[in-house]
Amino acid sequence: MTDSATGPVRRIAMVGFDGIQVLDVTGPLEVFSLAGRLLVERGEAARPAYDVLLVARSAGPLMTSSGLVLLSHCAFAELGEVDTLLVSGGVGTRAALQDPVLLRWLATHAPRARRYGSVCTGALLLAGAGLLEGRRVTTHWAFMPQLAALAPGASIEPDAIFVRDGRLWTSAGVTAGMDMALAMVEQDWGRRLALDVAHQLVMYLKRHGGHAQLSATLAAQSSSVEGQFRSLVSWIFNNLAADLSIERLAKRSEMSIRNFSRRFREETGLTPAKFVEQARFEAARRMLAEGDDALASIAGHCGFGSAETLRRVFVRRTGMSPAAYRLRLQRQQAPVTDVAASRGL
DNA sequence: ACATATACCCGCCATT
DNA sequence: TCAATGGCGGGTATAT
Repeated sequence: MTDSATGPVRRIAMVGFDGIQVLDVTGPLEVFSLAGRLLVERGEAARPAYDVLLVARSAGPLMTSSGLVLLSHCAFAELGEVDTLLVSGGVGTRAALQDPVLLRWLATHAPRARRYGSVCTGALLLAGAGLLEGRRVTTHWAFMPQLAALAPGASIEPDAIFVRDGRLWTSAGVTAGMDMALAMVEQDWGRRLALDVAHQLVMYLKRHGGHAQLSATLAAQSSSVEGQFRSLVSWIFNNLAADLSIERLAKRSEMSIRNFSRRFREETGLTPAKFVEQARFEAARRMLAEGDDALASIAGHCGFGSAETLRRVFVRRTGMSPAAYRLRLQRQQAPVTDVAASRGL
């Protein structure tokens, strides 16, 4: 396959099964098909650059989780060569994980595509097919534990919208699949086209890979926190610069340190210190992205002891320094990159 | 960059 | 007896 501007029509195949989530399928496919049509409209291509199709165990109807029925174009065996193979997610992944035919087919055919990957919980199937060992991946935040269990050797990026690791792409929740598809379009045709597609679909281009599932994670986690810790959690968010040591938090909650730590972890899924670090990191990331405050000032504002500790946390969680992160956000021409690329900095 | 100090976390067991 | 809580110790991670 070539990457020339007059390149071939690329086949994008989405793998489906009963119980798939409609948006996982249609979101990314819309991005590709719209990109293809735009190229034709601009006269840059004679025919749409992408050929999208849905593939399943057999050609025919697939029941989606919402009750809508989608028709798959063909069965696995009938699928010829594809450029990009994506696996969608949905409640049906649980059952699909028990389908040896599907898993075997994925294991042998996915790696043959130039690009392959998953949307949302589709990652569980890639894991089931043994394709994620040793790779950097992501999935819907609520299914990260399951993914970790299915692919113990995989390195899960908890705060990425999508992750690209070589030819393997994985994306977080439903709409993240569209962001990922957009990044693929950008890879194929450049940023101009990706921007146009985003514009047409009224998407915000520039939620790039290593950005922001985290706030959703935290928000979801904290909104599910009931009673006891609810007010503590919101207090934490509003007082990031305060002393948020376990000792203080425990005192504030009128509990012993031991018990506080135990209960907090049970309720929120994170240890107190991790929670605090995540909240502070998230705030710092926002300040970096949206303002031009000095690093030391951001650090102070978010409760990091110094610019140095802020930097440490940033490197640990994103693979890049705060300065590099800001720089990348500010370059308007920055490509839709992923964590892998940024790690190379 | 290294060393030392501190904070955190969690298993274990006593106490309530 | 059981479930929730509190305290201790020490291995590990992080800060300075």
